[in-house]
Formats: sequence, C-alpha cells, structure tokens
Amino acid sequence: MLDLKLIRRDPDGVRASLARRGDGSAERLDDLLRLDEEWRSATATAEAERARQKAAGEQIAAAKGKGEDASAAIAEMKAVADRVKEQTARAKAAEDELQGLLRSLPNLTDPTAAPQDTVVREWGEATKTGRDHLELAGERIDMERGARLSGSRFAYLRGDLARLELTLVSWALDKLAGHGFEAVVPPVLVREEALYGTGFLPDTEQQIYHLPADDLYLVGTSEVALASLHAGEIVEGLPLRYAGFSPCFRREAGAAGKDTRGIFRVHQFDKVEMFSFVEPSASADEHERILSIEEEILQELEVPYRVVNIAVDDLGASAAKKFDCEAWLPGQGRYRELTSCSNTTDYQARRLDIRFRPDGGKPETLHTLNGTAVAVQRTLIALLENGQQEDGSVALPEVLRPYGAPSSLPSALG
RNA sequence: GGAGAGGUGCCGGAGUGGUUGAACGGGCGCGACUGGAAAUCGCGUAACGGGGGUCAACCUCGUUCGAGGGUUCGAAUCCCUCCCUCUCCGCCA
Repeated sequence: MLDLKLIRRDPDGVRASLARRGDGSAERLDDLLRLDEEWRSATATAEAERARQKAAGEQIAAAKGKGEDASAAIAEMKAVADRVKEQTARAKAAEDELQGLLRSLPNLTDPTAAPQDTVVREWGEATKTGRDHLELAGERIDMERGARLSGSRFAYLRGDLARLELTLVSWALDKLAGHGFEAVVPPVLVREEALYGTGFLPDTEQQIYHLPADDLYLVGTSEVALASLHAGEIVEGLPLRYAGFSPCFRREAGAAGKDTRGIFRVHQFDKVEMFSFVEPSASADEHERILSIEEEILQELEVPYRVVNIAVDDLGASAAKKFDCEAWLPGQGRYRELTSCSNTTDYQARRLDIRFRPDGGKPETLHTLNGTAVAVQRTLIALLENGQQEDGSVALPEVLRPYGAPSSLPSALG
C-alpha cells in the first residue's frame, strides 16, 4: 500500500512513478485524491458533531450525579445522536471507498528498475548443451506416478534426488545463518489477510490454491508467511533476517502448455527463501546484499548464470525493483529463471502494519525484501544438467560434500 | 469433534451503562535525597486519524479496552457475528 500522505504531498511524483508500470494505475490517482478530500471533509464534520455529543454527555452525567432531572437534555441529544450517526456513516463510506482504491494500487517503482529486461552481468561458461534433467534423473524424478497420484505437474523425487534436496537445504540454511538469517519453517496454509498483506491478492488470485471448506490458502512462497511474522508489530533490532524453508504451491493457471516437461514448472515445490526487515534507508543496500548471496550460492554450486534487472512493467504489485538470476540449462540450451529477489520497500510493511522505532522517534513503517536462496526443483535441474558427464553420470559440486552429498550421481541411462 | 473459562495499556491486574485513556501494582524514564549506589519520595510513561501551526520536540478534536456490527442521549461495561488463548474429554503425527 502506498503512503497516503506521500500521495497528497507529491501527487505528480507518485503518478510518474506508477506510470512506468503502464498498467493504468497512474490514471486512478485523480479519483483517489478526490476521494481523499471527500473523506477528510466528511470526517471533520462527523468529529465536530461527535465532540458536541461527548461534551453534552458529560453534562448529563454531572446533572444526574447531582440528582437533577436531565430528561430535557436527553431528549435534545437524540437529534444530535442521529446527526452523529449520519455523518459518521458518510465519513466511513468515503473512507472505505478510499481505502479500497488505495489498496488496489501497486507499489511505486524504483528509478533504477529497468525499462526493459536488462542483463546486468554473466558468470560462468554458458555454452554447454546436452541431455535434459529427466533423461539424467530417470526414475529419480517420477513424473508418471506423480501424475497418477495428483495430476499433471506433480512429481515424486526419489532416491538420490530426495536425499540431495535435504543436502541442499541444509547447506543453504547453514550458509544463510552465516549471513545472519534465522532458519524458519513457517505455516504454508494461511488466511486471506496474509495474501493481501503481501500484495499477492488482489494481484495473482489465479495462481493461488484456496481451500474453501476452511477458507485458507496455500502459499505460493514462504515470503507470505515470513512477511506476516511481524504483522502488527513495532519491531526492534533491525535488520531482522529470516530464511524460510517450506513447500510452495502454485496453480499455474494460464501456463497451459508452457514448460510441461519435467519439474521446471510444477504445482508443488520446495524453497529456501530469504526475507529481511530493514530500515528504509537500508533497503537498497539490502537488496544488493540478497542478490550477492544468491550469486554466491549459484557460484558455489558451479551453475553458470546471468543477473537480469527485471523490466518495470513486469514487476509484481509489491515490488519496486526486482533482479532475477537465470541459470544456464544445457538441456534447454538457454537461461531460465532460477532465483529472484525483490525490494518491496514499505508496500507490504504498510499493509501488514509493521513498524520500527527510530532512535527516540515515533514509529515508522519499515522496508521488506525477499529473495530465493534455493528453489529446490529448479536447482536440481541446474545441477543435473550442468554436472552431466558423457556417460550420464552427474558430478556434484564440492561444497555439498561435507553435507553428505556424493561426488557424483550414477547414470540413469541404460 | 464435544463441554467449559477468558481476551483490558510495556507487563500483571481492577473495572458490569455516565467526567474511565482507563484504579492499583510492576517495569521503564526524569528529578529529589546520596560521596556514589540501594532503599525511599515526587513527576512522567501509547498508537493512529482529522484540523491548525514559525510545518517542528506544539495546540486542538476524534478513534482505539481481541475484530466487526447493534442497542442507548451515553458502552471497556448490554446484544449479535467472527478471531484467538486456556482447561477437561475424544482423536492423532
């Protein structure tokens, strides 16, 4: 949610920032300003009536206390009470409409968010082509039985690969702990408020699983649960950093026919996610910091990648700026998104009412950021395809050895 | 799933229709006392919104006693819905 006071102070600046999204949100600003004026005028009227009512109420109380008859005053107050009710309702209606519009607007855009997708840098040799992850994994990625159980886009991870997931996660959590991120296993079944608070609603409803019998939603990322960790709080000790490990659920409606082979795009996957709560002045640096951790992870996993500054018209509602790390996948012969990190500035924090107290000052809305550490399924693809040998076996990165990974996975060919 | 109890300020805990933003205690801050400290005493201790303002640490009005509705001249106190916590039984990883 945007800061209403900022919109009042600098409507043109806000309009220009929103206009970069090209989604029509900038055009709704005039309506918002009009509603704001209406709300303020209605509020002033309602509060003046209310003040009169309270003052008269005290007199009635005082009179009764002295044993005097207050029935005349009470009769008179009925009219005032009606007027208070009427004006309060008017102010509430204006406020509801204003809030509704305000909540529908996406975040402002960062001036350094790119006009078009822009490659920031590349790392590693992105030249190799070869077998894809399904050929290399064999039955260790079991799509057929996954589909028999749950439908398309579901898979069993078996044997070596099931073990490798745990290795990756435990390695990642250790690494993140070294960077100050506390490990968290969050709930993945959440209330609607959490999705509104993080800006996934009303933005991506077609992606989200809903359980109507209990009115709960399955999260598409632990970002939702991590952001809500401090909802409604005035937190201390910034920066606060969390590494969430959880399954993620996505309906992938609208992605029919896209990435249908293998586990690149599935309805359920596991992810280690970074999430930071920081002071506003620190969020740009934190964004770079999270990006550098993502790069460190890919480098240590020996996966060639490139960093892309994502086009401003392609950002989700809550992000002011986003980087993707795209890994080179020899099976596809191209770069594909593996991880991603966003600076959501104060957008989620305002919706979730998360603040901090600056030195001796009044509470202020803080900034939140999120980034993928390890998206397990896609990382497995990258490891399999980049580590593949002539004979179909797969060399694994050295860093995983201390966590129990073998130096290579046996071939599934044969 | 069944049966009860309860949600009040930073914390504990009063308060069942009328100057209650909220007794009392604790914590915390400032001051006094002290060579210093403890103890003691005094004062203070929220957030949000509107309006004003030398746009500020200020003034003023309003809101907030889990959330949202309702009754009433007036609600923390009465009614309804929802959320949460606790206890007992059942069930279960």
